[in-house]
Amino acid sequence: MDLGAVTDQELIRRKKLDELRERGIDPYPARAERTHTAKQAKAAFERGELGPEDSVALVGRMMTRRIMGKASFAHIEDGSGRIQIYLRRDILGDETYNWFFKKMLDIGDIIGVKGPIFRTRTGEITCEVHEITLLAKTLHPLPDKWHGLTDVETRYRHRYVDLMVNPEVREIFIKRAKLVRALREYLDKEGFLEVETPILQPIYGGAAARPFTTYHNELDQTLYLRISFELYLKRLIVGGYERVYEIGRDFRNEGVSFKHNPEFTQLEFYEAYTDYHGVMRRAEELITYAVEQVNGGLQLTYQGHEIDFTPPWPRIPLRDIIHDRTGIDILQYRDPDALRQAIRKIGGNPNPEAGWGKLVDSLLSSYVEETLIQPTFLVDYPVDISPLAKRSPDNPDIAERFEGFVGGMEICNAFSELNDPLDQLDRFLEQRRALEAGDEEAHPIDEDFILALRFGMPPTGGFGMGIDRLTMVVTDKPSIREVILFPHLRTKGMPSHLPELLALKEGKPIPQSKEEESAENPD
RNA sequence: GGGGCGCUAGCUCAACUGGUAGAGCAGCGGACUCUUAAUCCGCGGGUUGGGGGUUCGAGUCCUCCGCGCCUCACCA
Repeated sequence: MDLGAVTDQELIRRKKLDELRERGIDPYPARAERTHTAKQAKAAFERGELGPEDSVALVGRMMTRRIMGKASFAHIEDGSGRIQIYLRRDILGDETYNWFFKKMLDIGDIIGVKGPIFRTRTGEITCEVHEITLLAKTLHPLPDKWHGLTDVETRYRHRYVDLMVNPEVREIFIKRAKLVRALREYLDKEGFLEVETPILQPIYGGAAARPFTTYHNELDQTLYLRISFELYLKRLIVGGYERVYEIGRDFRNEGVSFKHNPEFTQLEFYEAYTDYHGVMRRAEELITYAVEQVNGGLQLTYQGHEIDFTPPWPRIPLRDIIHDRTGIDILQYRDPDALRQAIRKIGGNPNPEAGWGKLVDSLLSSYVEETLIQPTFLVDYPVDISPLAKRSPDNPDIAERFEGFVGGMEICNAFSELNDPLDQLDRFLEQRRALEAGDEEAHPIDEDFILALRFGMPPTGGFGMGIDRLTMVVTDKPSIREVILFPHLRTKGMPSHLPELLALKEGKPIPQSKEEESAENPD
């Protein structure tokens, strides 16, 4: 669907602009008068604070209109909601009512009205309009007042229209903001310092992902968009802050899916003098606090599943859950080829390049992840896919790491942070070998990070969580794109409507739309 | 990247095995002073995502391309 095309309806509205200006009316004035929001006006009236002699000034977008000859009703909508307005010719006069309101205004126009509040016979609180002004003229018609806008592609590409006509979509992002605020509240209350670390990084790291690459002209330097905050936040722990967190954007140059967007919002916190068990307890507290604040309780429905966030959440060793779901005991197959053989035996198709840890991880994502509906921690991960996590004292091949799952999705990842600089060096060297062997998601060596560890980092627990995914759960949305205001979509091949727009500007007939590459996206 | 599904008026959707592209809302003209998916009468509006092909005839069949959704692969 192509919302950008210019139509005959728009030309009609375009002509109204000229007519308004000819009569000395500015269709885009700079100022508006307002005494109440729609919600405030209704509340004040219900409290009896507004009598028939009191006038309010309201603003908003006209969403519906019912003209019945010499009287009309309409709804205007502002950021607080809708309110009905009532217009009469014998109050407004012939020119204002018949010409201005009925002929010049359209659904979608942003207007201001003044007048007293009353209740109609059917009980709706309504503003009786004594003055009406145009605040911004709409050229493009609004989508269907009843069905709204449903085409997902159009909704994401032109989110403003989606927000305008689909109030439940506005609600999603209000909830998202509440969620982020609650996470901050919890961490601030617990003495965590909110910090900001570089998005443009000369060396990326902290996650297994391919980065976006960019370039600084003046410095003649290649830079990467961060794939995590981890290595910078741990430097701050070395520096002496004991509790730090950051909420911000990560960028991973990977495929997109219902749970992956190329840029996504991450929360990471690091806490000195705790380990992954301590982080698990804190994760429970943090997430339950946030869910409670947004949702008003710890039970919610996600895609038909009743989910209960009441702690404590089960802690299940990764080895056990994989054994339970697949019959494979990963510790019985320490050799990658042996594990591959076992995976084939249960009908899987293992990656021939993958090492032991990656095979274990693919078992997790293929057979376990989608079954973890209730909040669950899986603990103790392979060291070779956890290059920044501390080894278990009981088993040097296992890292003190956990991931949290809910609604069949991984939402967080945490570990006892590796603070042994020489072990860290080994892990980086191992990553470099993988990188050189063609693993595009392996880390480069960050020598300055090693230097930081050489100065000594206290025992530390670290945590990372995808805020988009948690938002999906609390808003009951099946796709990450529903909880990102402007999700990434391909723009190549989108048509340009400049010729039509120029005709519209001149008030001339609209030429036929032709497929043309957008000028901003040569390629 | 593979496979499947989709793209029809500004919006929401119809159109059987190929046979004149329709409806509701929105818009335009008219009636109507408490309506709320207002109602009633009338009218305009389409390169059926784009190109090519088969056919007397294509929204419908074939093919290439674009975009999206789902799915598999990939992916901390």
